[in-house]
Amino acid sequence: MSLADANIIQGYSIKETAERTGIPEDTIRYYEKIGLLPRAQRKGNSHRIYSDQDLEMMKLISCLKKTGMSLDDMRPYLNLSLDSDLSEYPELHEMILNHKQKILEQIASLQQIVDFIDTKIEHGNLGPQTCELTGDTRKMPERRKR
Amino acid sequence: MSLADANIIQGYSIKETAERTGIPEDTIRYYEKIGLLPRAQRKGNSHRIYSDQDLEMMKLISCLKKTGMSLDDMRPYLNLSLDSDLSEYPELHEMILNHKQKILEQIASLQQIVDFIDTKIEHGNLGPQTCELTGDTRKMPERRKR
DNA sequence: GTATAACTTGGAGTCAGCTCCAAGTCAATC
DNA sequence: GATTGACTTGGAGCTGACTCCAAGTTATAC
Repeated sequence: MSLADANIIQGYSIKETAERTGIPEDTIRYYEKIGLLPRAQRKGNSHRIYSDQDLEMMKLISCLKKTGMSLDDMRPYLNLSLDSDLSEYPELHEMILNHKQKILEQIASLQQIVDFIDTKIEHGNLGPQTCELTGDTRKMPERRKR
Repeated sequence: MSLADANIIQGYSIKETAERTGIPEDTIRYYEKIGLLPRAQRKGNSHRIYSDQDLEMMKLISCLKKTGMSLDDMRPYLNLSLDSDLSEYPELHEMILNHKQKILEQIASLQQIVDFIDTKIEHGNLGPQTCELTGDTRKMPERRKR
């Protein structure tokens, strides 16, 4: 039996999951600890095992992190990706439209920086009011080193 | 003499600067403390006074923060906005083009989230591989509460 | 001359999000 | 049955970016 077959049957170890998602083992455990991920299935009542669906969820977390969402704020999105019917939760629906709006503003903000850089490169002088955004400054992702 | 005239002549107090830039007083002092802002001019060797140029610099900081840049990473940009001739520093020039590239990737990433949200709203199912980005996950802004 | 207000400083505390560690379990190999 | 390796847990420590505080100064208002 190949490794791939084994994975389909028994799932991925935390190490393999870390490799496949790019999320460190410690961080995966941390996400479980804070309840961002559901308690993982266990093998012999100790080692965690993950399914492809679990990996997709982790990839979604990485993805939402890139948009600057806090771990707390992404909880509803993660539920969403499981019990799929959005229209049943109008409150959630609105939250998401709201976040979409914020992302669009972020995009606009980023675009202004790109413009600023381009102007700077072409000319050499910076006009004032480079970036005036309607939204707040909150809700953006953090940086990681290493 | 009006307040506006007084500002032109003697500059803005830290309080006024905070109001005009939206950056809290403590944070302005913090930026000076870590050397992100140059040591402010003093009045009677104590109170800080700021010029319009100083305010522009602070607005640029806010703006760059929105793009997810760390305070450390924005130092070269801040120098850039002062001693304007970019072409004299090829190293810096490259750094900036580099960052521009990252911002474009961020924009792409955010756009994918928007697409994901739209798809989610229309259909209700999420196809896998929602967001695969070439760049790293680092270099994004932090969130603030309150 | 005293109270008030706006500032100054240095340093401590906070928060999110990890990241690391020590001590322990458990299965497989030598 | 001892060693090895991959895991487990709880909890401590770390980093960036603030945010708050206490103690002191200085100018103006009463």
